Amino acid sequence: MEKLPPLNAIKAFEVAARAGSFTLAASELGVSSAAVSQQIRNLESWFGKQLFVRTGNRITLTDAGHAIYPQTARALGDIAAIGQRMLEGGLRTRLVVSVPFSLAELWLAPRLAALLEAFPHMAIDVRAEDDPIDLMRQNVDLRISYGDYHYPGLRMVRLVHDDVLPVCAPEFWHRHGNGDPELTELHESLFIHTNWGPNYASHPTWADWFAACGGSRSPDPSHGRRVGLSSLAIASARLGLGVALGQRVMAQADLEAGRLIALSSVSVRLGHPYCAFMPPAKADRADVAALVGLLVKAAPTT
Amino acid sequence: MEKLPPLNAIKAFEVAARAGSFTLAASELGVSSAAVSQQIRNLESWFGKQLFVRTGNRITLTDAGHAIYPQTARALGDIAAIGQRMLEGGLRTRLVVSVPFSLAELWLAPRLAALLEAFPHMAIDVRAEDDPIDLMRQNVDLRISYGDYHYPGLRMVRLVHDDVLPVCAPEFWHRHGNGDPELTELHESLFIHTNWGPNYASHPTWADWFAACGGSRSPDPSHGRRVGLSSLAIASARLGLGVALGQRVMAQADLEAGRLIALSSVSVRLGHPYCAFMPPAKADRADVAALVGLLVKAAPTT
DNA sequence: AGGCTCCACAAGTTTTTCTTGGGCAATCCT
DNA sequence: AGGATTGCCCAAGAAAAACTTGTGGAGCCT
Repeated sequence: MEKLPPLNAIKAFEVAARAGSFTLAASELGVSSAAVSQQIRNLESWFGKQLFVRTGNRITLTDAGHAIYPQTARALGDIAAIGQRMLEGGLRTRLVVSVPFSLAELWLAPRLAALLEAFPHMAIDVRAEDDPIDLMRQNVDLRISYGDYHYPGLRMVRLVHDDVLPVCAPEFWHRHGNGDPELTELHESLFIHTNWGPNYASHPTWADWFAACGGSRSPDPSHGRRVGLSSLAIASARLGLGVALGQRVMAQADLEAGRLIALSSVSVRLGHPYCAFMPPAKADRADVAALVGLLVKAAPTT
Repeated sequence: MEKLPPLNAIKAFEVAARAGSFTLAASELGVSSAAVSQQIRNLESWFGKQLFVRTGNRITLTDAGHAIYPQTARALGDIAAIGQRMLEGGLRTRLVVSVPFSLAELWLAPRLAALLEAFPHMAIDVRAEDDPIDLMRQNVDLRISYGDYHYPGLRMVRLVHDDVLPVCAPEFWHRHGNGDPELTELHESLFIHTNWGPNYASHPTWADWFAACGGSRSPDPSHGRRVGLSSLAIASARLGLGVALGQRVMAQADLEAGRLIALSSVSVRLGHPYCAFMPPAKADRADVAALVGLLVKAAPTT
């Protein structure tokens, strides 16, 4: 671990920033205001940056101070929670599910609806976050992950090996389609590209789809519309922004409802399946097992 | 904030637990092993729990020690990262828009559709990420941010001061409503709570809404359904998982389409408005200005 | 058994944290 | 404008926390 700043000074900073006053901070900390002032100066010296602007008898946070405050508060809050936990020692039975951002709305939410049908009073906590996470540290009962490699040692269940296919809004196609479902003539700017980011380097691109069709077109992402979330690609297509290579699991409901049309039956498989991971000690809990069962059923939702 | 355990002792614990040896920890910390030993005993005394089992000249973590180690490492890692960040300190014509995850699908995508109606061949890059970001380093032309304080010095335009109101699916209401739009009898487990996180401490809760109604109910989040993304709360409500305090800008389309119903006209304003931020040098670009114009128009989309 | 390693303890030393009293600047009130 | 109040700053000293040193005890290896 890298060298830590002086922790006592960090504590003083958090309270002073929250209170907007060294005197109030001193009161909360049970010390004198001069002690708080000294700690802040100590920390500013350590960072080599001003954290507060002093105006006569008032302080205001600098940009730098403002920038680090939320994380500081969070980290110290976490430590306080650790202390609290050690003094109490409780246990809960809430189901904590963690899912990539892109899957949260279009894919997981409908499956949760089915789960809560079966367990109407189940307490549930859904977190949207990207891989990798720490299931133990974050007390997560079940993590849905793209790929099967992030969490060795945990119980794994393969859920679905999704694929992508070109989708767009019916009205968009009516206006821009020109009877060309092979997309050879579509303007470059009308392709919606999903920027998967470094965690998803194996995700298919438009060039992959054209290759799968036996074509050679390779739409240039710098001339198209780019989004940083695969569910946003679906939403954009639905709104007529262009043609997206949409993931089937996310597009399914829209396809069935006619909000989106698939332009081709040719699809490209994703590089990896989606898998569910569980700490072994939790995998046989009734709620966890029930959710896994529903996730494994790859049947389309309504 | 609750009382913090002795922070220097927390630091010693983290290193000792990682190293599995007070002597190695001492070496890393640059102190004597007896100093580490004392800090650990200090912390054990504070917690009233053993953190290490001492076996002759060896130490092993207790269950309690094991349970708190991951979070401790994370919190201290976060603080170290803050320090790192403070010690550190980078042309195109593509429009790069950065937006909080929660706004991406339900709010921004429809507005982008309108923008691309006016600028059919505009190259656009939409990134979903949470505050704070570095507009300069990430080359972002326009950042939509919750609140008006993250980016002082940048050009700011206030977009919308959203509010939240109770929404749910019509069918859900038919089944669970019992003619009680004031929600005084709704089962605690049927409330959908949004966990805003520390950056959004000013966001309204169910208790705030009941207070605004002149009631005193305060649904306990630990007994309800929790989601970590406000758009996921809307999606969950739409799917009949419960009643959510949904943000009007996100729920609007669903409300108009009848997929959601508002249970009350009482709403609670968010603590802050959504604002658009631009580097001053880019604020007058035609594409940026056009998008801002559309964002300012708070008219509901289709 | 003897040697090595490493944690524990107690007493003393060093460093950090805090207090106190006075100074300075901004704000408020008359 | 002048005075009172409030709150941050500074310097010196006091108190508390953190650390060192030397010795004892226990486990492991040869």
